[in-house]
Amino acid sequence: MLLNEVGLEGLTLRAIARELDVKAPALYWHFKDKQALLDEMATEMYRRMTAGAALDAGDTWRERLLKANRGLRAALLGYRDGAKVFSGSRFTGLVHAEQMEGNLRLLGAAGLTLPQAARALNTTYLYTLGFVTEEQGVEPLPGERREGFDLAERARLMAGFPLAAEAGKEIFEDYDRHFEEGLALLIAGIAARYGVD
Amino acid sequence: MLLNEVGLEGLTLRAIARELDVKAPALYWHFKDKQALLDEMATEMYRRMTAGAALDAGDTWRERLLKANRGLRAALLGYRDGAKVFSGSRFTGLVHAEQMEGNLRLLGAAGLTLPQAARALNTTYLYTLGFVTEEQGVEPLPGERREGFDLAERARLMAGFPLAAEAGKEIFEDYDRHFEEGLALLIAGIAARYGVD
DNA sequence: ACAGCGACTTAACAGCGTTAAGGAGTGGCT
DNA sequence: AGCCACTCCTTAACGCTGTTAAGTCGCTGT
Repeated sequence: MLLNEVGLEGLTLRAIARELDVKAPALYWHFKDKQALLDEMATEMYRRMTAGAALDAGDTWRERLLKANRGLRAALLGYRDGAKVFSGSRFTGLVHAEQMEGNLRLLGAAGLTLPQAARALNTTYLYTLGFVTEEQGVEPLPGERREGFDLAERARLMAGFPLAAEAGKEIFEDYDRHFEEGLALLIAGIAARYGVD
Repeated sequence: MLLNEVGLEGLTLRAIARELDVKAPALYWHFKDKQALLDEMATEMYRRMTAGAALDAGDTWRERLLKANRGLRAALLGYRDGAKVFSGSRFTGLVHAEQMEGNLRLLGAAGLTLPQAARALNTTYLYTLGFVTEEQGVEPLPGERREGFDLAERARLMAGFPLAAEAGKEIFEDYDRHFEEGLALLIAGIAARYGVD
């Protein structure tokens, strides 16, 4: 996809049009403006994400929250600036309503009230979005690090703040593990506060 | 502040320069490029936030996490697009290292290991940032709602998905309460998973 | 008196999202 | 057959953006 080559900043209407063998103003026949195009792009990303992994109705609520948020993160990481595209756009249509309905039903069957289920889903969703946004600020695509981001130099500058310096590796490295840990915290909190499991 | 009048999108170099009674290229004497200027602006926002509320060394770890994240949210809500400015920028200097050091020390004294304390702080931070980003997507400034966002219409469209429709009010209304609830979930998870108080 | 430097100006550039006006092709109606 | 209507696209242009180049003014130190 073009987004992965040029990033959100380079994703201009003229570049998109060139990709489609068309001139830029032709896009306005199909979309009201650029934001509408980005909304559609985010929706399509979401569609591919849910199509990739059908959900198991036999999941426990823990499994479902883990799967949904791991899947979301993986999908976002699949595109450069994926998280920014997502959080800057609103889905068109009802694609996401279907998955949400299923998740709410499953969490409800597990003993959560509807407000609790909604809060659990929304809170994990916002955490994941925030996490990947920061992650992609440092690693636009998995493996390639953004320039000017040197962990050793950061530690040297922070010599006067030893704990904060040491904490750097807990924040700017090993994103996979740290994402899991944060998600586990949230799930533990849901279990404890809502008395499920 | 100019940001509150025009939003991030309208925050052009020419507008900033006009505010300072100067022409746009003069800004390049003080900043390498626009991003450097935004970095400085985010740092200044952070400075004002921490200056506003000095932290109490006698806090429990729960109080500290609550205060820090409530304060962050309040600060972000104080500026239109505050969350986007924050998550798109990196702090200059060591302003934020000092507060981080204090928070890590307090959480350590409460019984958390350094990696646990770092994870607890970072996870709540990312949640708050994600939360306010979405919140400001719907309510740019407290009280004023973005156009085209009608909760009743959303419910009508989602008639086929009753749970998801009903969950709308758990997601798009009463942000204060829902922020608190999500934060409480995280704190409960930290207590449960890390075995503190 | 004059050089040097900091802080600014004017002028210009390529590129952006977007609008206006019009043209080529297709299908159906009379 | 002729013509209208419609879809989808083009070319041209607009005002705006971040940014660079080159030149100008006034202060400071020698």
